[in-house]
Amino acid sequence: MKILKPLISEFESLLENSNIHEAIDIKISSIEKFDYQINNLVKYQNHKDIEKILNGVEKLALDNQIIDSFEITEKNFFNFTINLNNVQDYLENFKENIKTEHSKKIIIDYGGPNIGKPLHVGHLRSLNIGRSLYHTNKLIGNSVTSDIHLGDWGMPVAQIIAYCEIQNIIINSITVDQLIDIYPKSSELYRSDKSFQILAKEINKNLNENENESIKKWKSIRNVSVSELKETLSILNHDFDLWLGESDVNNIIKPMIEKLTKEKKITLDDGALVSTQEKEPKILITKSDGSYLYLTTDLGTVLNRLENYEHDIVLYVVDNRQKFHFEQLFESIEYFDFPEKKYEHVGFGTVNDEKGNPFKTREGGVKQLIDLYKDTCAYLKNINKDLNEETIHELANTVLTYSDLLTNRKTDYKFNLNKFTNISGKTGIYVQYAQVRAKRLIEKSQDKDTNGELIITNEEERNLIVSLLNLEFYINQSTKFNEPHHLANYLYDISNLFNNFYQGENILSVENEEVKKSKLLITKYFLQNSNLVMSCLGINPVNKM
RNA sequence: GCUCUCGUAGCUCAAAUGGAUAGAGCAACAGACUUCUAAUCUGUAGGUUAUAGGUUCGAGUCCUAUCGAGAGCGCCA
Repeated sequence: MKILKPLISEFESLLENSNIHEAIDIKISSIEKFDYQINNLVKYQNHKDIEKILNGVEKLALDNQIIDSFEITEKNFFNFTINLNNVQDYLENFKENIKTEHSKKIIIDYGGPNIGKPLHVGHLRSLNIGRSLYHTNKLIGNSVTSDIHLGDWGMPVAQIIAYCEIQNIIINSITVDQLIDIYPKSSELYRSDKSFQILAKEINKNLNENENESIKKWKSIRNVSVSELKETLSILNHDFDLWLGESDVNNIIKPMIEKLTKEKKITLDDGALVSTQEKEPKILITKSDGSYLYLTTDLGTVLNRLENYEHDIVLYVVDNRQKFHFEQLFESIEYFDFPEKKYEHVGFGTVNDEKGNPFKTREGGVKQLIDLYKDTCAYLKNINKDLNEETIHELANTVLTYSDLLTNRKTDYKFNLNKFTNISGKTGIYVQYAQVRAKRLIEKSQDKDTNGELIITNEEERNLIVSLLNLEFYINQSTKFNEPHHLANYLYDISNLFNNFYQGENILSVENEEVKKSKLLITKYFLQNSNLVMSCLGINPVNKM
């Protein structure tokens, strides 16, 4: 944390004097009595200079303005509390203080939804995690480009077109509902019917080769599907800088393959092209009929981005089951000598129902996201009938976002609407409620002059302020590991501490003007941080609930 | 069969990616509204971190084995 940086350098140079070169790490204290701890000294219990170092630490701690009280334990844990007289500037300029020193350019690839198929609960996590990483990175000063990266190419689309052909369905007037109906039928037919398989493969090959008639049909399907998708996503408060997809790199692939063949990076194997890298299993680049695979288009996409979008990092927000694919992709990028960027698979577990099975509706189909949204709206309306549509809309999206981001992305989790919208508990409703209280309090105070001074009068205030200081740490955790759940949990913590503070005393009836002002200031800082975290999570704060 | 991931309170999940006495929420029980929004707050109870070894000053986290669950494994994306 920036506010503790001077302390870190003092500590480090003290250790340098004894020839110990290591980065000092300040952690949030695990002991209630203290705010922070430094554990670096523990492993030097038997160091020859340990007495000298400890004396130096003691002197340093006594002189340092940011340290209020401290102790060095038997095992050499260094614990301290922070002096809150020196933190007001830091809180005032929070947005500036959390800016990163080295701004990066990041592309977020959502491994997007397939066209022809409506958004379902399986898409929820990719959308939520991606959006959170997007906003959090932007907040700290990275430049971020989001690409929905539609699944608009390959066999699934070819199957739809083939199905329409044999059923005489006129594609240029096709509707979304028809597509929803056709999608499962065509893939079922593909599995069971040999002649249909041949037809679909032929159409896929035609698409790869830009054959006019197939492309025209594909375009109609894509247009209908994308406009529906855009509408649903906008209801769910999602948008993207780029609406590219697998189809956009079709023309890049042919020259790519020619070049790789010439360089002997790929070779024929049973009629298909495989990477010449020694791997088991071998990495398949194209099918034996020459048409393209998932990996082919993803490689093409890498080249497209290198050519057209300046970037340092690409994050693929795609579920864990595709881990193997990304291992192959990243290995191939290296083996093929594509320019080096940082590539990372931000994987996540599946969303299951209460029994731990993949989320499904009673009919057996996967539950559509738009229906989930509507269910949530209805649930909220039932709890409070006075809310307007806009508030219901934002709260529903809060519920669907917050509960999703609360758990570590790596593990599967069980989805339960009742749990998420529970009146009490660690929910999106709770964090919204806390900031609504803060907002109303400031409105009611009619105190336009916010230039008060921070006066800490009790433990609740102290706990809240110290916790507010720690936002920088949690932002750091979330961006470093691409894990939004750190921020989601933190938002609950500060909301709980605020409720504690709020509930403890009637602030507007405090008689001492200075103290009252300070309490409103604390409320203001809470509101600031709460809303910052909400923006990181992709949640819009409501004004009333 | 091979590879990978996971196993933490009755349930759902955290735990600073090796630090001290493993924390939250739900459910349960006991309390707090003449008070700025009680969609709130406080307290109690709940654990041999699947099991057995090992590395380390220090292990839920790293290593090995066993048991259990899930996922992936060249012409789907």
